[in-house]
Amino acid sequence: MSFQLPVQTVSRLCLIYRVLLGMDRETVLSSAKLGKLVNIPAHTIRKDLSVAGKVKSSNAGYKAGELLDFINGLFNFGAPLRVCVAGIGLLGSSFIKNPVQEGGQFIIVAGFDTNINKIEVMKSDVPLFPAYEMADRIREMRIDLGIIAVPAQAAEMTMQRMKEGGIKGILNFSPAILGDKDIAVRNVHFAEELRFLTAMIPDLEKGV
Amino acid sequence: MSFQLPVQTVSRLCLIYRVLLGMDRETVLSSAKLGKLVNIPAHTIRKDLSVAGKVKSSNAGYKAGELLDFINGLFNFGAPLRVCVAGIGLLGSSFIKNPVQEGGQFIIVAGFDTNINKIEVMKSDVPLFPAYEMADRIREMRIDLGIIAVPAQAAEMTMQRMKEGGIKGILNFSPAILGDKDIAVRNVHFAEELRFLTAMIPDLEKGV
DNA sequence: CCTCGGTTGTGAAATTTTTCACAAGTAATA
DNA sequence: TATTACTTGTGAAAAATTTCACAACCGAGG
Repeated sequence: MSFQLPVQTVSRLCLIYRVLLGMDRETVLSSAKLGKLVNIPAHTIRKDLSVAGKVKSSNAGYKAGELLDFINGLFNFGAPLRVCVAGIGLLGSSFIKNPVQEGGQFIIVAGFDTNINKIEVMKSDVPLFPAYEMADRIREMRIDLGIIAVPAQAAEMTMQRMKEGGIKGILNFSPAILGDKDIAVRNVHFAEELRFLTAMIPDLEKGV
Repeated sequence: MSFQLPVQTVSRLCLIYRVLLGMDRETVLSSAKLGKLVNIPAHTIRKDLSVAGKVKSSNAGYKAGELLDFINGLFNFGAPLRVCVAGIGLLGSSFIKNPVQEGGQFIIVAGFDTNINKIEVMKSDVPLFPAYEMADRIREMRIDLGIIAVPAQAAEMTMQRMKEGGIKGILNFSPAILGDKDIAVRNVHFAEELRFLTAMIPDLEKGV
């Protein structure tokens, strides 16, 4: 369960989980084949699985389905989670309009925005609410996770509202850097991904 | 320069760079204050700066502007880079419509899509081209970086086209996992960020 | 039943990364 | 100039993570 697996191991297992989702359960994969698919050395994969527990295998490798169930059991990925989105801009509405298809693991159940007009005008299957109702709605709808897609200056307050509603984890796409000791927060920033990328390219000659 | 700084250090320096960008150059920051802003322990920041080189400081800390210049010099973040976007869906067009404002570091100069209709209908300041022209356009426009926002099945081919055009780095938002030995590739997957988040929450009780 | 060609699982070594502790520096103030 | 109250920078210790190497396992085919 959660006897503190190394963070990197968790991250790799998530990656593996993803490719397994899109694969026939009967497929048999060696650690080497799997490694090619996710760009991870075979021995690292074996070590990860070894540290995480005991997974069934044969002399040909692992069955996709069994591996999937194993990771599933580890993190309980099977159970669906309720997710809300704060900020109905271009990015926020992209989550609402094309909900993530990950074996139904995540269900977007509500959207919030300070702009009442937007809420009324936008048509969506997902119910939309004004931002000030956030804490209450999160509580009454028993929402587990929040996606923040608001401008930087509103990010901190949005997080507070989500916390107040009792949310367990936040994925923050705003430019603000959020963090909290009580709940899990993950910051994702596009420009920064680009920047990190360029920092990793050794001989990038920059033109105009 | 690029005498292989630890990956994590690079990542943290990018984060620091981000907060510095939105700050008065004259602000003086101690490693502790800076640490609070980015959720990194003070000693880690000092160590990072120390392995990266020699940055000016006083008994009160670092001047934002000088720190910025230092990181800048390290990775040459000052020079603008030309970026293109493949796939003009909801996500792709969000890059084209609200270009990242990061001190003009990234300039979106072209968009590509297989759907010719979309290209003709959509109005945008950024020129849009059919996907099959990708390699040629990238070459002639001297584009440095590519953002992939196409469906999974088109991702691999898109990467090949970008490589063919001579691109240096790719930020991949498609569900496919891309990797290449010649160019830098970074995969970003929203559902997976959510999944990782939940995996890190120890006592997440999952309801319906 | 033995061997061959493949695989996993894992202790131990190697490496990387973080943390710690503290000498040394600096400005301000008396 | 001496003192105080901050700071940085960094070698060395500690911890975390990855890599390695190889015993053990498995199934198929003589």
